[in-house]
Amino acid sequence: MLELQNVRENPELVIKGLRKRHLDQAEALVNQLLEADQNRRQTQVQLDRLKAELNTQSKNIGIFKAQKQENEAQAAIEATAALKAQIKEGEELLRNFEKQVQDTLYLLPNLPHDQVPEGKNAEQNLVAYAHGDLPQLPENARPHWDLIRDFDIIDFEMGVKVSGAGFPFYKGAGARLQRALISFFLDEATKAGYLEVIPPLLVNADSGYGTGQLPDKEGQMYFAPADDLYLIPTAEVPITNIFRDVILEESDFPLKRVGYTPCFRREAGSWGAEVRGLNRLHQFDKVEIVQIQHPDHSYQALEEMKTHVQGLLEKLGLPYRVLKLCAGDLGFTSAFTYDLEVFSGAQKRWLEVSSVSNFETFQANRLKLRYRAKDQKKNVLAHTLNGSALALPRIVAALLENNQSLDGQSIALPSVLHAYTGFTKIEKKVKMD
RNA sequence: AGAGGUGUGGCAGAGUGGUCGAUUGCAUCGGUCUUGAAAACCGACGUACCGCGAGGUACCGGGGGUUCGAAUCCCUCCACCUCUACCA
Repeated sequence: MLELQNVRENPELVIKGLRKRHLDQAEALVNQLLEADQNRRQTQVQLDRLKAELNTQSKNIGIFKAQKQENEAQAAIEATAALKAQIKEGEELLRNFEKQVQDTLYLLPNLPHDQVPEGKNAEQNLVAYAHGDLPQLPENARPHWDLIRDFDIIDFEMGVKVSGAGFPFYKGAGARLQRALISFFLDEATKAGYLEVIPPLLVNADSGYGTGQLPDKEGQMYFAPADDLYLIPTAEVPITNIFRDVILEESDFPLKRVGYTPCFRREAGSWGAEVRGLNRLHQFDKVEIVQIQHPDHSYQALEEMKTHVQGLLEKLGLPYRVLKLCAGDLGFTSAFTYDLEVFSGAQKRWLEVSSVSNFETFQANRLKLRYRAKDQKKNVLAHTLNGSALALPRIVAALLENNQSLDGQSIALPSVLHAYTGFTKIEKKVKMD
């Protein structure tokens, strides 16, 4: 959520930022917000005055009563009736204006950082860096959805039977590979100074609002109505919300957390030919890194997080590229995002496996996550960042496709995983179920 | 899940309808004293909104209500504790 004070003081900058995102009604929304804010403040001044008056009266009544001046007390009590009516009216008005402010504020996405490239949509994202040669696979190289069936390591039909489309079973070497990747990612993050946490997988609405999934993406999360809880779409939600309503000391920075969780996404309306196999799932595994940072150091932290993710991809031997998202493709809450994509050789496609973002104060504002600044009177909003390190399914897709042997009998695994899997390649075996 | 209890500022812990945003202790930060430190003493010490300012308003787990006035009374939800039941 944008800082109201900033919108009030720099409306033209805010409009400029929103325009960069190609938000159509940028100016209208900002004006609507400022008007509601103006009304709200005016109403509050009047209301506060009325309340002050009533407080004074009440105190006087107390004093009359203490002095046994019953007649005076009674008269004063009767005199408050009109005041009370006015206050009730004012409160109603104030609530309305507050809601207008709040509702409008919820509609406004974060402002893009100056360095975010111009652009309207995903096609205009900037390739900032590329690493590794694209694999030269023979014409008959198989896409991962065929490989997982041949090697019997991931079973979609079994998942359909038990849950539905997009909820696969991982089996045997496939399950083991999954577990190996999770451990590898967690260990690497721990080495980089992140504290590992295992968070809850269901969160309340306050947490959803805190990190910005609500109200923006209400329909994208699974919801358990009996208990009013949402299944997390990413570990970002529970991990960042640890710091909701927290006031830090400057010496607490940086706070670095890592967590592995399954992620649940309804992905309503986003299914098509592009999303075969592991490319898009309702439930998938992800290791997420989160940092809470001092505003002066958050962009340095963003680079550090991006570099960390690059390191993982390099150790896995996957060709990848780094995209700077253009303003139009930036997520609702983000001020700056790097997407990392790996090349999946048989599909011949780039697959997004990580998104590393700086939210600046956008989440912190909703979270009320602040720190005591030594040189300032007021407490200051911290910056929040997070990144996937990494999301598993597409990594698995790329590993399988890029490392399949020419004879189709095995799939080699990168050496960093051997200690975790206990085997160096996946081989065709006796069918198991 | 049933019965009972509890929920106050960083922590501990008063306050049960009236000048209470809240006594006090500890912690923290300034100062005095000291060669330095400790001790002692003095002072400061929650958050947010509004206001140029003096200052005002709101917040005692969340929400609602009663009242001229609520930390205090009522309703409701939530969390924690104890006992009982159940369970990985």
